[in-house]
Amino acid sequence: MSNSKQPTSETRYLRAIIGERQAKADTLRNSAINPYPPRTGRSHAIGDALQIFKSHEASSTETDVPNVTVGGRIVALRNMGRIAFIDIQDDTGQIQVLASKRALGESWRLLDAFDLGDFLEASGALIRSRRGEISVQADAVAMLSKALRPPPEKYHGLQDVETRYRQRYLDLIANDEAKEILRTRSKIVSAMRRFMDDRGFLEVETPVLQSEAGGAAARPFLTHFNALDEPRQLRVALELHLKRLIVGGFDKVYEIGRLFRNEGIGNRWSPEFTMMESYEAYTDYHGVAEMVEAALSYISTEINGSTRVRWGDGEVDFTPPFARVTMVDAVKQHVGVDFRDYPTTDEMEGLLRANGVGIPPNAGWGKLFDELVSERVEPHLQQPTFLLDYPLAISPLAKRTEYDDSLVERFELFVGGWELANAYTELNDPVDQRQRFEDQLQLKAAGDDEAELLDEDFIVALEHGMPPTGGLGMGMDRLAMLLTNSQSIRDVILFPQMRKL
RNA sequence: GGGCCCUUAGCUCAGUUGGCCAGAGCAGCGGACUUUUAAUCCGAAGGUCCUGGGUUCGAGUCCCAGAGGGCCCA
Repeated sequence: MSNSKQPTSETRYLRAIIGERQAKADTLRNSAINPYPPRTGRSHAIGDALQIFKSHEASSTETDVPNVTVGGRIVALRNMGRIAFIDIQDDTGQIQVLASKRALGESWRLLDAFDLGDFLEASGALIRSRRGEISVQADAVAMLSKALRPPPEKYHGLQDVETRYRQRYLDLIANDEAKEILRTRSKIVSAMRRFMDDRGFLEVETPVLQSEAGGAAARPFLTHFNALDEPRQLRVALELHLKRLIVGGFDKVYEIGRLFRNEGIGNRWSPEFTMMESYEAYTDYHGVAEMVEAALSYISTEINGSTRVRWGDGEVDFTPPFARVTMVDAVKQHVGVDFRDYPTTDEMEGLLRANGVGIPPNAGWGKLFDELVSERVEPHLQQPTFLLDYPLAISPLAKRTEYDDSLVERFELFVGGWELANAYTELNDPVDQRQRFEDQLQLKAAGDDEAELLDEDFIVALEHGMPPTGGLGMGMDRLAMLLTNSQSIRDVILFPQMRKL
């Protein structure tokens, strides 16, 4: 045990606090009151109760305000001896409970058993206190659930970044912004799903456990299938299974699913993350680009009421159409050369050196090129920009362009200098696809452990014929970061991976 | 992988050139209080100063190693 912040650690003092709270629970039990009752008599969510009271006030009719029974976590408790003000909170809002000895009579003593963090139920009339706070004037209170551990400090909230991620529930209790960001993430995913459904896409679910994780250049997590006594890998992409479904005759499919890439953790990188991938037959990457423009402007408007969103000190504008620039032109613009004049690994390495870009170890031409673009081109792409027509060497699943055999019909969408989406006119020529996989195998043999594997079953599927198809992958975590102005991916992931304590 | 920084009470944080018993606020405990809003007032508690070594008469503080975390860079 090397870290005192271990969530389950119990100092003598914390044990004493827990003991006091347990003693209060026992006091209730001794009075035949269950501190963890199975049901509540709640009549209204707190937000609804507030709404009812406000509209009643606005209408200023003679009718009585209905009595309510509300429940929630105690977030503040101000006891004045014979009257107490208790702020309780549920997911819909916060309301003050006005509890007085006179109104509660015998059960006034019940309040001794309540602490911050407990769940309290209160019944009574909705009123405004003398200071104007909407309150439930309680004629009955009840324990809904006794908390044994104290909540985070009420004024400063929970600041410790590690605890915020390790015990996210405390972050959600203490920090409204954290809760709002994660709620918005959920709305973003739901808006994406609505958009795809409305366009006639079928949502599907494909295997997470695969014999050989393919479809992206990434190292997989490894696991074992006991019943079959076979190794399995966690998927790194959705691509190959979704394209099998296109072969199978589902012309518009999508999946929003968790991918696993055995790589490091950073501000924009999480080893498990959520991707939306879609495949549509009878379209190409231009069609996909238009769909991406429509999707992002729709989702942005649903979430923020505008296609323009705050991002850091600036603004990102998702109003279609987005800028389009070919990779050839972008490299010409920011590096000053036509990268097709550097076709060998040695020449590309020389180009990186000439531009002061570090050389990654064991790098083939593709990895070097990728490094150059990441360093010298992508950071310039702040407003949504489609970067079109990638080198074939780094795109083993995309179809060649008609104007240059060394390029493919592929775009990546960049926003704020990051890759947000990746799309191809899908390669449906099984002979070409086999050759591309074999080229990847050579890279693997040369030491690139992220190179693609040859998926024989997928090629057999292509050999049965796949219509012309446009495919897309979009990182939902990064989209959530952009639309919530979050600078760390962990803020948009409920339970980010952390080292075990 | 490289650099910088952080770790002190349940929570948020102080802690001087190394100095005697390590402090505050919140929460909790005891008491007062019938309209509070971070309630207020009085009182008493609460510590493996991340861990392990070392230097020193003396270490929260200095040195070394380690653990966990954060930020920046590749």
